Amino acid sequence: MKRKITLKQIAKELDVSISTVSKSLRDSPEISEDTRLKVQAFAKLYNYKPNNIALSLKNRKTKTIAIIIPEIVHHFFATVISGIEQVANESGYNVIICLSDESFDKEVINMEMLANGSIDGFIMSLSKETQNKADFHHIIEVINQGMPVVMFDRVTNDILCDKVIIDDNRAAFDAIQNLIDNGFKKIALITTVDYVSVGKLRTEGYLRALRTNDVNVDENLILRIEDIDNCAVPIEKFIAANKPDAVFAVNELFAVTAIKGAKKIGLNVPEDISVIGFTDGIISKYSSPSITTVSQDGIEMGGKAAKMLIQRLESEDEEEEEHYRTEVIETHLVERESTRALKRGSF
Amino acid sequence: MKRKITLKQIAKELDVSISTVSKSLRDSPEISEDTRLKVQAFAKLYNYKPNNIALSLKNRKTKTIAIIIPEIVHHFFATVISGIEQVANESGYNVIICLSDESFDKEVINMEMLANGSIDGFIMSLSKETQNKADFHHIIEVINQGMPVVMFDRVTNDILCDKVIIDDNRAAFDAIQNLIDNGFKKIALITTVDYVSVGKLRTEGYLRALRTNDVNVDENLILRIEDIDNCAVPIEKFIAANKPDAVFAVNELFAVTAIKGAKKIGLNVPEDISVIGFTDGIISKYSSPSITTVSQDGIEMGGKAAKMLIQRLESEDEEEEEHYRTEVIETHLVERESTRALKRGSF
DNA sequence: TTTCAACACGAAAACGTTTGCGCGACCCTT
DNA sequence: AAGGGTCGCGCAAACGTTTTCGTGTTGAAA
Repeated sequence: MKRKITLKQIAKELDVSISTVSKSLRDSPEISEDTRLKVQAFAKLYNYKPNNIALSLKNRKTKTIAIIIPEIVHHFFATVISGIEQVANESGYNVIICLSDESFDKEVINMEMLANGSIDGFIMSLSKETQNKADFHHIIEVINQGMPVVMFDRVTNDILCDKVIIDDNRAAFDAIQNLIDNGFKKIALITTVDYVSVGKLRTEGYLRALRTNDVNVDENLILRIEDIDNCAVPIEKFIAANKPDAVFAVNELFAVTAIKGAKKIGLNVPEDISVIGFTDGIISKYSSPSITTVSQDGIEMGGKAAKMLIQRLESEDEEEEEHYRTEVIETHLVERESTRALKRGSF
Repeated sequence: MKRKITLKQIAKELDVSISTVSKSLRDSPEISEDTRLKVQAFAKLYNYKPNNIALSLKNRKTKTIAIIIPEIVHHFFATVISGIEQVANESGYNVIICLSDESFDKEVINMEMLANGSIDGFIMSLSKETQNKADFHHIIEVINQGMPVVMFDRVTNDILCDKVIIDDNRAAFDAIQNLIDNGFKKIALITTVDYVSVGKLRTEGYLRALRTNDVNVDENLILRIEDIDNCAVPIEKFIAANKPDAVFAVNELFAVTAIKGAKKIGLNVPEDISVIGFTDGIISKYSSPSITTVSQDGIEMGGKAAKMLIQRLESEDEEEEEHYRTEVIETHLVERESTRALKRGSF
């Protein structure tokens, strides 16, 4: 129950001043070797470690960065965190995590709470509600206070800051192009409602690929899921009604649910129907059949985001460059068992 | 680029003292209504928020708790975090997350770094390496400094602190008992090496169930996986060699891999072989067939852990009770498609 | 012996709060 | 008019650091 020892206590114990203790521990040449060694020995004995809070207050730096994400029980976000944590730790930064639970209010509250000195910068992905409301005042506020923000995955053009994204539109385009090249004609799309930015972009990529190849867009072949938790029934009905020969799903969950639905109505994957998903996570890997998917490397994404943030934090003082960058992470198609006759893709 | 405004700046601007500003904002009766309202208006205008770091230093409390877990790209740990975060936020606490990557050194470094004032308490699950070395000095150190620690899931008896666990032994016992009750004779076990505490306990439960039912323990029917990343081949060989009629796997990954392996050698699940897993995560739910599994509620576990920690933090000053508790979270069997003829369990 | 540098250390400010206490001004009572 | 009480506010300490600037002592040079 002994509290951690402080400079003051050491000073008192050794009958010197606080500054002498501090200088001794930092190997200042001002202090005689005698005193220095004595102090260092004593400090070591009592396992002295400087108090981080006091340091933060003095330096106006906390060496902590905050991550705000919609949810954590989600393989992709978990990998991003892992990537961030890794490079942050290498640079001596801690990572604090807040979940917005897809709620605008929680996002705002968390940001305001942390912005008051607790952290040096944010890495975030927007909640659905925030994207829907398109209200970003809390983020703008923070940026105006001089706190750097890096956005990833679910970003918005309405905010000027560093971003790291994948080219969702292109990734979807390439996936569809690949299906077309392999002779699939009736390619269905299972996507989210449009205010989820990544869903929208992937949908656009799908549409663009069809148009580019002069394939008619059949609205019946597009299913937009609102309630992600109850998607099994609509997906099954959708497949039964339209009998597509290929399905492109904008996430893992839709993909695996499509496969289950297809099986249920007697269709074999990939013999009768091919399925491509998005996000190479646990599900795609361990599903039977395993799922061909557009892979987005969360570790890399998180790592890049952290690098950008830390770079801005450390350079901030010297160069006051307001030049924001947007990094695009490469995606690639991971071919597994859920697609038939898929030739090597071009990406 | 304007920094956040401070009491001092407000004071200067309004030509009063810092204390007057502080007291006004805290609605102190010492201050006249005139001044009070004036200050409050000004503060609101400039969006004043007290600096958390300064408060932490003054109060010697950070209102932040740290979670240290082996990895985050793991559904169970992710759910635990989610549970912790939820109740922590309700009580106004932030959550800081560190990953040990199953490494003893990283665990030590993270704890030491955070123990210097950055946080108020720990919630942690031991890394494999730490369990293997059985070196807990870093944790003991922290506890001796009066910082509360709550351990969950992977715990150790060598440390006195609050804990929240599931009764792994009993959960495994019940699962096996259930298989036995349903007529399975040749029940295989796929487990981890013994120094992983939960693996060990689940193995013991398996053994106990067999012995209790006078079933001979056949060491050939027990597979201990060391390298979790390359378990597919050994598991497939194991099943091919022993042809069990049921498999109990101590985690999701082993379970799904067993199913894939069984399929590969021409066995149908559950017709030819039944599989029960442990941990009700994404994989079990979306695998085909979906996997019958012992469910451990990570959200509840995290929530309980956070409650215990916060309670200790808030009561610490008054009652100095050194009475540590160990909470046991109930498990139950989630029956899905990977088991045949399984009667309703008794738990 | 005086003067001056070098040396070794301490005092104090600063980071941004909160809070106990002191103090001046005013008003009311006798 | 003098005393006492209340009101409104400021001073200063405290949390634990780091760092600048001063200061006293010593030794050597003049």
